[in-house]
Order: sequence, then structure tokens, then C-alpha cells
Amino acid sequence: MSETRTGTTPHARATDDPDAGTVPRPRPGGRSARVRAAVHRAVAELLTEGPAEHLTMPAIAARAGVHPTTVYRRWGTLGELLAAVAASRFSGDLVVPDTGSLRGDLEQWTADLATDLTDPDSIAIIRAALSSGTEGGCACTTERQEQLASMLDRERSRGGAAPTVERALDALLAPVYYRALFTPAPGTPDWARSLVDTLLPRPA
Amino acid sequence: MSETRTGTTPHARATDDPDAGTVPRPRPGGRSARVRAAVHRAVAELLTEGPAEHLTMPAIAARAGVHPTTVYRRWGTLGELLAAVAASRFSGDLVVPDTGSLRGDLEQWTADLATDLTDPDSIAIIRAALSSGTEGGCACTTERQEQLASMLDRERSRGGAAPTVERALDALLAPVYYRALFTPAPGTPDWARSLVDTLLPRPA
DNA sequence: GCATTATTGCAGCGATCGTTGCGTTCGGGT
DNA sequence: ACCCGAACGCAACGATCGCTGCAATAATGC
Repeated sequence: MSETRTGTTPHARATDDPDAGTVPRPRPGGRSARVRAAVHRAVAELLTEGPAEHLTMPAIAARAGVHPTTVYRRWGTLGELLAAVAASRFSGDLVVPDTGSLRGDLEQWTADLATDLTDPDSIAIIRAALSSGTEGGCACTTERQEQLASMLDRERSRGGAAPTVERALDALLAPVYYRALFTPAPGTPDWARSLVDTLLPRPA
Repeated sequence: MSETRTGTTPHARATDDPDAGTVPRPRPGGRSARVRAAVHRAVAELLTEGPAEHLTMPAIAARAGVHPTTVYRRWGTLGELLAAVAASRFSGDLVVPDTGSLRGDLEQWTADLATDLTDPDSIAIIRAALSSGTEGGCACTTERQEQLASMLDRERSRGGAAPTVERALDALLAPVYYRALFTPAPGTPDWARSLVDTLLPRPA
């Protein structure tokens, strides 16, 4: 059981935790993984149910069916826990498409991103992670920036021209995240696709 | 004394509180205003000094030289207080420029906006307000959206063509806020000015 | 100037938070 | 199958939070 998603957030993802079996950590055994999954799920659930102020360490522990001491010892601060949850939630959940053309890739990827941020779960986690310093905020976007960069690089290796990562960030990532955070309506996939037109020269 | 800024955040602003004398509130007398100013300033100060987790009602009251009960009674929740502080901080602090051309207006306004968000104070307030629901987040941007709309409307009344408010939001506001929130380096005024090129057709 | 009333200060309360020391249980290697 | 050590549960502590009586103060209208 590697963080089975029990219905609260039906969200497609490829791998659940990035560094699960890579580094030979002291003891990534069955129970530790189980506890971590329960705690992560508890954070997500409490974040959707009530306001962020009620998200406290004992509450998380109670929801997860775990003793509060465990949560304190493993994660230390609520901020670190939120950063960990955010990193786990926003890594490996989107796959970079390969439609053959840069435009197609970007359109599909941006639409997927916008759809992903439709989930109130995601928005709540981003908000909470942001409140705990820059690290938590970066945890929500670094993976996405890398994916964007990889698509642009692939186009260049094809021999085509591609804009800067910086400009792509400003044109695609920034609007999607801005809408999700600052407006009640997160933005539709069609709108997200149209963002690509502002980045790439028109098709022909 | 209407929230005299005592050095902690040297920030130019036009009016301090928008709805100060409009509605005949029960008793906006001298002491109430003084207390509110002290509390607002205390929030800003504590937000820059320590992490957001230590921002608690008694701490704010102590810093403001006010009894905690006062803060509880006037604002109720920490979230409401943060929303109020954010609304007060981000209203009337930027003036819409009038350079004669839409491009010039947008360039200067966006650069001003980016400079404004360089202040760690502002970023901390945005982060904190965001964590308390959508209302607090909107409080940071509604005024800016209106300013942007007014500039575009003015260009149209001049007879010129102007892009949609939606597109201007995506091209200008979103990148600036995104950088301020999710990256360690908030973005320079020159970069902000260059954003206008992605929105408007090149000068000639 | 004086009465009225919103607003603040004060003291104290229950509840919860965050931490620590120690015993117990479970996972991993031989 | 065994042992070792990491991870967890348990109980208790001090500190702080959030709230609610009641008294005092100061701003407004006459």
C-alpha cells in the first residue's frame, strides 16, 4: 500500500512518491510507509474539509490514526510536513505529452495542468505550502518547470526553435497558477490551450 | 494619525484605508483608529521578522501594545485580520500612470508593480492572506485588476485598440505575482517591462 | 458640560498545543 | 528462526491559546 487514494481525490498519477526506493533509507519498511501515507492523506482531507487554521499537528495525527508524537518526530514542523505533502502531491502526477509538435505538447500539457489545478485539494495544499516559506512554494512548481524545460529542449534537439524557459514560465505556468490561487474560477482547459498562442507564433 | 508608517516599510501610498469615512460607522474615533493602526503595523512587522507560524493573536496584540481581547473582539479570526491588513496594504498604494500611450502606461505600471512586490513585507502578507481562503487572496489583487482595466478602457476611449482584461491579466499580473510567490528572486523592473512586449504588438 | 454607549482593559478559565522520557512493537539482516 | 535497531505508542508536563465574565475609559450627541 503506497498511499492508496481512497476516493477523496480521484487524481491520476504515475508514481506516488518519487524517492521511494532510490536511496537506501534506514527503514522504508511497511509500517513507516503506511504511517506516511495515512498522514499525507489526513493532511489532504483536513485541508479540504475545514479552514487552514484548524490544520494542526494533533488533528492530523488523530485523523491519520497515529499518535501525535509520531508526526512531531518525523516531520518536526507543520511547515515541513506541508512541504513534504506538496512535494509528494506535485511530483510525477503529470506526464509530459509527445504529440510530435511543440505546440501540441504545450497545449495538452497546459490543459492537463489547468485541469489538475481544478481540484480544490491541490489549491488548498498550494496555499498551505506557500504560507510556510519559499521552500514549500517551490515544491509545488519545480517539477512543472522541469517538465516545461524538457519539452522545449526536445523541440530544440529536433532542430526546431523554442522560446526561453523563462518566457514559457511567464506565458503558461504563471497564468494557470495565478488563476487557481487568486480567483474563484480556476480556468478551463480551453483557456489554458489558448495561452500557447501568446507564446508561440501562430501556426501558419 | 492614520496608520503612520514608522520606518519598517517605507512604502509610498496615496490613501491608507479606503472605507475610512464613507459609512458612518458606530464610532471611528481617535482611539479605535489608533488601535487599528497599531495592530496592522504589528502584523506587518511580525510577518517580516519570524515565520508565519508564530503569527498568533496574542503575539500581535503584545507587539501592538494592545490587550489580546481587543484583537479577538474586533477581528475575530486571524484570517479575517490578515484579510483586512492585506486589503489595507494593497489598496491605493499604486497610481495608474498616464504617459500618453498604452504601452508606456503598461510598462511603467508593471515595473512599479514588480518593484512593489520586491518588498518582503508584501510577499509575506500575500502568503498569509492566501492561506486564509480565497477572500484574502482576492484582497491582494482586485485593486490591481481594476487599475489594469481602467488603463485599457482609457486607451479604447482614445480610439486605440486594447487587448482584453483577461489577456492583460495573464500576460502582466500573473507572471509578476507568480515570480514573487514561487521563486526566491522576485523579478526586476526591466523584466517586468519586457512582459508588455508579449501582450502588445511590437512598437513598429 | 453631561449623559450615553461603543470600545478597551483586566483577571481568570478550560482546552489544546508542543515536547520529553521510557517502554513496546515491528521491520530487516544473518 | 533469531537478534538488533529503528519507528511508534503512551503518559505526563509546562506553556500558550482562545474565550467570557465585569469594570474602566473615552468618543459622540445633546
